Amino acid sequence: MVSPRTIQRLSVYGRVLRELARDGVEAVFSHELARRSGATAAQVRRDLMVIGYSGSPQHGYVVVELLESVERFLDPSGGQTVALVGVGNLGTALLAYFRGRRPKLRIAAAFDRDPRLTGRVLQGCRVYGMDELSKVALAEGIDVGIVAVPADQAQEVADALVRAGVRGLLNFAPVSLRVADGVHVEDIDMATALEKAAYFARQGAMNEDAVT
Amino acid sequence: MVSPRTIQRLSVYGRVLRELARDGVEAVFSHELARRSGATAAQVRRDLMVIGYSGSPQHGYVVVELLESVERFLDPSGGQTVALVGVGNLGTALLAYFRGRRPKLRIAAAFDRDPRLTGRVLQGCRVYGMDELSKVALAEGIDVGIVAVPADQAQEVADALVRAGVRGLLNFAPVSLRVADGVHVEDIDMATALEKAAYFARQGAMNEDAVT
DNA sequence: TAGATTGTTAATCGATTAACAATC
DNA sequence: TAGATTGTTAATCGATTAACAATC
Repeated sequence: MVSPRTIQRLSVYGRVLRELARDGVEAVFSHELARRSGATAAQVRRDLMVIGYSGSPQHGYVVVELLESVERFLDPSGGQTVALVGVGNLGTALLAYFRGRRPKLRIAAAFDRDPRLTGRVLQGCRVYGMDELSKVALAEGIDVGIVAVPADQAQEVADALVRAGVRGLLNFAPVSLRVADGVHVEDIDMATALEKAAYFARQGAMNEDAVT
Repeated sequence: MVSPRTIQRLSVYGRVLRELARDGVEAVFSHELARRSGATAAQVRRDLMVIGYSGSPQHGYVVVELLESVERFLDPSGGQTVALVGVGNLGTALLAYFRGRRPKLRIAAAFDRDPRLTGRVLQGCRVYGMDELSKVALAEGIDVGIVAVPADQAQEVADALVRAGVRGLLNFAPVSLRVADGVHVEDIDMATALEKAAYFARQGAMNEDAVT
């Protein structure tokens, strides 16, 4: 089993490698990939060892080949689809943010309990009522859910998503979700992140990047 | 120096304690605070030891007193103000999200390079042009900045914020920002977080919450 | 070759967990 | 008291860093 931190870094390497490939860069050394990823060269070497990709001391790593290896490791063979629940300010921003970003990991459907939103198409994504969740999740083969509702609705939304077969959650609500074993929750707590930034702003020193 | 993880957990304890206080709960035991915070009871006990607050084996921790201790530790004496740069979909959602949430840590000004936005007031927050950043930052006493611009503008925005005196950044752009020593960067990489959730959704097991 | 970089193991570091006497 | 919980130290765990022979 590969550690969550390695998975996270691999995801970032993927993003950087896509940028390098787009710019026509053929090869990178570990220190350059590290610099652009916010990692260390030693971490890059160890992580790439884990996914079984080899570079050469002379040229480093071949960008397109390494990118292929990273994506083969991280991405599903056939692509994964995501459901967004909560089409408020944040939800709409997320639809715009993720739109077209990764074809193999796209938001296939949005859900909201507000009947004025259901049936509409926002950022190219159709909005359904909460009662359609199971049906649409099955039809679209959804296995990841984004929780973008207020804190007091987050747990019931998470429960509904898990019932609909979702096994990975990206949670923006400031609550600790209780989920069954085997369901992964990735929390993005923006209020806490801001408070951390504020705390360390006062402390001055200690310039460390967050883990997510 | 207190570790970043402890700071993060203290921030979450603060949120939970505010909820408990609102609900009229007088005291909590470490395991209950842990459960609602996504931490362990041992972590709670160690963290509270760090900030120097004591409970009693009979009643646990007195909610309002503990909350006061946590806030005294985390919050600035006089309050801190935040600048938001980038008033697109995400920036607007952030203004709504943080509006009125923490009076002592409020977004005091927003900035955007789009002249159609400058001068407007969104979510109770005035939008300025980028050229006004230094002036407004000084006037408002801003020491934290939120970077909510596209990746290709993030570094220059970060540079401008640091030049304006900011010492803590909350960065939503998927790039590794280079900043001077003493400037803290807190990254929120939503694309990577979603990719992690998707990866672990496939792996099934390993139900761990993210660190932020 | 000479020299920088790689793959890989060992050493270090820090955080979490376990444990337990002290407390009410 | 009896029993659960606290404050605090020691043991465990895992990740990062350092190191270095092998490579091109």
